[in-house]
Order: sequence, then structure tokens, then C-alpha cells
Amino acid sequence: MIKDKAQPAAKTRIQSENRDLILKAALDVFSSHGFRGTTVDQIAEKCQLSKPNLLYYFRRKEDIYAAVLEHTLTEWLVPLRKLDITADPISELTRYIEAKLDMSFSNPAASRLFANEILHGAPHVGKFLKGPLRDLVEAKAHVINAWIKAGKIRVIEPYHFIFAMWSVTQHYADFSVQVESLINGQPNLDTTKSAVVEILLRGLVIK
Amino acid sequence: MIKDKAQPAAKTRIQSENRDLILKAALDVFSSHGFRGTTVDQIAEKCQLSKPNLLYYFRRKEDIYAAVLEHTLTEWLVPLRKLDITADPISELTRYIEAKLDMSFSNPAASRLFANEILHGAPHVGKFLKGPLRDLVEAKAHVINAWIKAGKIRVIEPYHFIFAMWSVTQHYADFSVQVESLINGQPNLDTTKSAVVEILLRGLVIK
DNA sequence: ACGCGTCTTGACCATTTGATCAAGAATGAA
DNA sequence: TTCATTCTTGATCAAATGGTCAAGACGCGT
Repeated sequence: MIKDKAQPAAKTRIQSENRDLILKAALDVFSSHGFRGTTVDQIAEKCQLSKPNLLYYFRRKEDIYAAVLEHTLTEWLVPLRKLDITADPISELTRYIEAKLDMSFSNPAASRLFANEILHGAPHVGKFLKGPLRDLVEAKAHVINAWIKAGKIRVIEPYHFIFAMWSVTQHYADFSVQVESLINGQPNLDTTKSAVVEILLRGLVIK
Repeated sequence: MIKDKAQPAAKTRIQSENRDLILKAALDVFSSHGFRGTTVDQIAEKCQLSKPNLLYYFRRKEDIYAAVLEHTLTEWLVPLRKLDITADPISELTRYIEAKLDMSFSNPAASRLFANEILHGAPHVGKFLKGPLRDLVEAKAHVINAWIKAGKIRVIEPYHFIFAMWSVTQHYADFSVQVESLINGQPNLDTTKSAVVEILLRGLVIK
């Protein structure tokens, strides 16, 4: 669980600058090596601050991790929140899938940080999963069900469909090493977008 | 990279028994905590052997990890190898997806071990990805393309489609904590199978 | 029962690493 | 400029951890 409420808001210029530096470096290192795999020294070196200085801004290593994770989570849900029941389902879901792919390609570290956290049992975000995220997903499952009832898309199990959109889009960030090994290079964003949209949505279109 | 060739084959009864014990415990611990996150002591406790005894069978912690990973990888590709070009595409892909879901549900630890390895840059299996796995995936992409040319399924990008099948099926193992938090309990295997098959294959059926 | 090779472990070591602290340097409001 | 507050860091500590080793226990073919 995220224990300490986020550090008291930065009061000085130096504080906000250095906190940003630290969080940026920490995202990079934590996402590459996991929580146990990263050392405070690594983060310190990456942002050019001394280790005791890091621990001046964040008392414990775990506090840095919690701050990075929290910061990441808030941005994570923005696209899902925007899913609009009044819009056309296919174009709405297309927008969502493309937004998630944009995030995976532009900020894979954030995706990996989250994946690592879940993979290891979500020790810091268990409450987030069972609380805010669960409520949001439930609401969006209702949206999908409404579309189905209105005859706008074919019948599909909403939860599994949401999981499918997540897993496929995040795959390009979390498993990028594998993807790049198999296709011998970086995938093209636009090509990936159209392929993924086809795969996930073609089965939903009413003929 | 997997450095040492697998340990010399077990010669005595005690050797093969204890190696099995160790590998079983190690899969459990490594998949939960990652390589850096697990200690030799944890593995030792889980299989009721002393730490020096573990290091009698495997000289280094990394050797245990390599052995578990190698053991896991070999089983991993069995279903994909079986994809048969001569069979009916939809039933063949259905079989594959269901086999992968069976694996995710029955042995999530193996899936998580692999996910963790890839997530952290595949330090031990880079050659496997660019070698055997790449060749296999290339071959199966040809199979899918052949089905498309024969007019048996609709046009789809084969690599992205394979990635989609992997990510969706493995999601239920790798992100099980999230899945179970969101649906408030363990997903039903059969329900999941039919939902995933619908999502991934309905768009491929020729009307 | 013997004896050799296998197996087991308590004690120990070196290194890594998260965290502390006191002392000094920089900052910025008055 | 002044000086209280904020910021920075070298030195250091304690705990955790991967790995070693010598000595002894045990298994098993003869």
C-alpha cells in the first residue's frame, strides 16, 4: 500500500526541481530493474545527486517508489475515463486503443513500472485496484453493455474485452524487447495502431 | 544469457530428487519476487534445504535461475509448434488460444517468470528470442499468411496477431492480481476461454 | 560391516546497500 | 549585508545477502 501521503508539497524552487529530477530518474531505474533490483545509488547517479541528498527529499527508498507509482497511476487512467457512452462505439474504442498505444510507445517505462508492480502481487497498489480502478472499470463495462443493448456492437463480455485492450496495447511496452527481437527492429506506431484496431474491433462491427 | 550448460545430469537418486525440489521452489520464489528480489535463503526455506546445500547443487544463485528459466522455456513453445497449416484455421487457433489459457491458469508462475525476464530486458534469454523463438514465429506467421491467401480467414497482420494472442492469454497469469481485484474473484476458465476466443477470432471469420 | 564417495551444514567472510548524522555550503527574505 | 532556513555531503553504521569451507553425517555397493 502507498503508506505515507505524498510528501508535503514542495515549498521552494530547489525542492520542486530536485523532486522532479529524482522522480524522473527513479521511473527510469525502477522500471528497468524493479523495486528490489534498483539501488538508491543508481537513482542518485542518474540524476546527479548524492545518495544522502536523495534521502533528504524522500526519507526511504520505498517513498521514492511510492511517489513514482502514484504519479504514474494518475495519468494511467485518463484515456479510460474519457470513454463516452454517447459517441459512436467503434470510433470511441478506436480512440481509446490508439491512445493506449501512444502511451506504450512514448512512455514504455511507465507501463513497465506498473506491470512489474502487478506481476509481483501489487504490494503497493492493492487498494487502488480494489477501489478506484474497480469502480472505473465497472462503469466502463456498463458503457459497453449499453452499446450492446442498443445494438450498436456485437455481443462481447465487457470485462474480458477491457482486459484484452489493456494487455494487447501494453504488450508493446512491457514486452518490447521480445517484440523487437521477433520483428527485428522497432514496430511502427501507425502500422501497429491499425493492426491492433483491426484485431480487437473487427469482431464487434455489426455487419 | 544462459551461461553454463545445464548442470551435469543427475547421477544419484538424491541428486535428482533434490534438484527437482529446488527447481520447484525456485520457480515459485523467482516468479513472485524476480531475480534480484529473491534470496537464496527464501528458496532454501521453501524446499527445506540449507543454503549451503542449495549451493552444493547449483554453484550460484544465477545458475538456479537459469535452470528454472530454461526448463520453463522448453514447455512454453509446445502449443505454438503444433499450429498445423493443414487444419481448419479457426479451430486450430481456438485450440491454441485455449491451450495457452490452460497454461496461464494451471501454471501462472511459469508465465510470470518469463514475463519478468522480458520486462527487465531479457538478460538471460536474449539469444533465445532472436534465435529459436524468432524462427518459430516466422514460420507460424507464414502459416497464417497461407490461410489468408487461401481465403480461409480475413486479412490480418500475422505478427501483431500472434502478439495479441500471447498478450491476452498471458494476461490472466501475469496480471492475475489485477484481474481478480476487478472481477472480485477468480475468473472461470471456460468463461474466459469462450470470451477470449470470441474477441480474438470473431474478426477473422469469413462471413 | 566396511569404506569410499556423496551429501549436509554451522560458522564464517566480503560486499552491497539502505539509512543516519553532524558539519558545512548555499539560498533568499529582510 | 545579515542570518535563519534550506540544502548538500563525506563518513559511517547495521543488516542483509551471496558465497566459501572444513568437518562430519549419510548412502550404498561390495
